Amino acid sequence: MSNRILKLVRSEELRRSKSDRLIANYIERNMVELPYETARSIATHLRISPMTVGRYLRRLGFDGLDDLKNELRRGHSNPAWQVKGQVDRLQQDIRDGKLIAGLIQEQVDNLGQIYELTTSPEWQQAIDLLVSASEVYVAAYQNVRGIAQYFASQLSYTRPRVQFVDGLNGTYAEVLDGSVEGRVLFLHDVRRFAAKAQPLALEARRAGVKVILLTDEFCLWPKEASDVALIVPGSHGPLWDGAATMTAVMDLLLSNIIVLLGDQVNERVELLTRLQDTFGDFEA
Amino acid sequence: MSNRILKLVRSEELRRSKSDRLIANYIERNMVELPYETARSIATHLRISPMTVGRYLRRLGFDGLDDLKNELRRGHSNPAWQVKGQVDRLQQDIRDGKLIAGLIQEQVDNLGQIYELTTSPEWQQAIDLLVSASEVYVAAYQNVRGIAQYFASQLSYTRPRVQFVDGLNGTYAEVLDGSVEGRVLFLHDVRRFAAKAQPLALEARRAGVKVILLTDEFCLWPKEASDVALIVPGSHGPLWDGAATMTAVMDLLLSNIIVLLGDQVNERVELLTRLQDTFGDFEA
DNA sequence: GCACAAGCGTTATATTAATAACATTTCTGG
DNA sequence: CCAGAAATGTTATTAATATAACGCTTGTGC
Repeated sequence: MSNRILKLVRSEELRRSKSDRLIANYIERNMVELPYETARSIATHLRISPMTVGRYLRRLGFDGLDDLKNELRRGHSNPAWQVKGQVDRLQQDIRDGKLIAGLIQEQVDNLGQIYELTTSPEWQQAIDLLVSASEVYVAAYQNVRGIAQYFASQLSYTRPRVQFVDGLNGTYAEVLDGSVEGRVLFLHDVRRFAAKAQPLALEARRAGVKVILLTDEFCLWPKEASDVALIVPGSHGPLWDGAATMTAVMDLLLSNIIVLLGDQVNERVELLTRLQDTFGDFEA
Repeated sequence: MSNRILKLVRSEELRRSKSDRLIANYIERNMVELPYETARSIATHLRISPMTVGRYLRRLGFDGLDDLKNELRRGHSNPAWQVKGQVDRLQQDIRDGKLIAGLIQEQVDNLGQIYELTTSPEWQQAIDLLVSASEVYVAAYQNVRGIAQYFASQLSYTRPRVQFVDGLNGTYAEVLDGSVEGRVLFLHDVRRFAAKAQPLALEARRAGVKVILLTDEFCLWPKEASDVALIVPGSHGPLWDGAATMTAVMDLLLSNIIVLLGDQVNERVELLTRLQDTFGDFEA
């Protein structure tokens, strides 16, 4: 069982030194990619020497990384839990008018409409702003708040100075105090619009902050309150909230930014990943 | 994507000679173990020469087995942006406008796979648990945390006693204290798995809490740590790490629950809406 | 603050993998 | 059966990985 490896790696006795913890943590969190790694590649990630990795593995009781891989291989021998997809049956069932299939169809249609959005000038403007901004603030309320947080979290992998703002203190001073040029506010608001959203957007513009608004077709104030409005046509029936569509739009934005920034992103990701590896060992 | 490898290996043009077919078959049937193999090990298995394997791979368009492994790896845990050469190609494609359309197509394919998931027994079990539970706790970490919060927020529209847990105090007492029967923990964890997730799941089960685990196909411990495992395949598509797919799954879960509960949900939604109006965070 | 020990990095070396160049076998059409 | 071609195997070379041996750094007990 690969579980034995996890147990070993987690055992306190074998986490004595700093690099012990680094390596243990790295192994634990990158179990899936381990087969592709070498002692050297792990060492490089963690900015330590391959030798240290080898020594650690030996203390775990393995004769080198290959030996560990062998055990991994046996443990991984039968992944019975893979769900095999067959779109054909999906299409058949949609014709039969089954409920879930219908919902998925709706989702698929929505995703098609996203494509239109990505070809619009607003899309480009949004990308440009997100890339060139000195600071990016992300805001959203109520039920889509979590999704916007996800966006902020992912965006911060691509560029520095990204922050989610919740305005808990009621002032939004961090966004509105005008202390930094070139700020951008990314505001996500849908359906039952939050009362706070429009005022925030207006104030932001007044303070010289560019506003990108990600919303749906029912927003009544996209132009007044934003510099760039991304309006996602979605189905807002009683059953379907369309958050998946919004997430898809965000993923596309991120992909686009990644492509634009290219190697810069790679560097930043490696930096953040190393930080994760470094700080990860305190919580395990 | 690893899908591309399968397509290549199956294409008739590249199955001309006897060893072509041998190797193609071997790769196709041993996809999972491929990361552990070398050109030599494959050759030995098939009683042919390593050279032949190398040549075949080159004709497939790979620069040796390591190159193929790299692509496999990306199919596994793909931050598509980790590979520098690929970024350049992406930049080219996006100028041509091919990329976005292709990405969306891929995403659509993923949604097809979701459908497969909804027909599985695990899906029904998950729905049953979420409906019949006395209390539902939702947990997730790092970048998917926000998404899980969204799920918790939406789920609380369909049924009472839903809570997001962040374990900030380090005990998770609210979930684990055994004070209430029939609790359910909905745990969402993907990609770079959080160190805290598995221990939480194990503890929860020990405390008599049923665990629903929403994860991707690379989770190494779905069975030990959950009563019901919802494994979403291909969630590591070209659009970042596929949060959109996960959100879609959540939306589907919610839809399904709403359908099951019917009028009960309507009542609850009306109640919550009235509360919202009272406290005034929403517009119109 | 000193001496000793444990941990870590560096260099050199053995082992292994992949491939180019050449030799041999197998296949194909007549 | 016999060329010529295609496919495969063999050998030698190159690149890369892992580790042993040694030396430096950091930590620890007195």
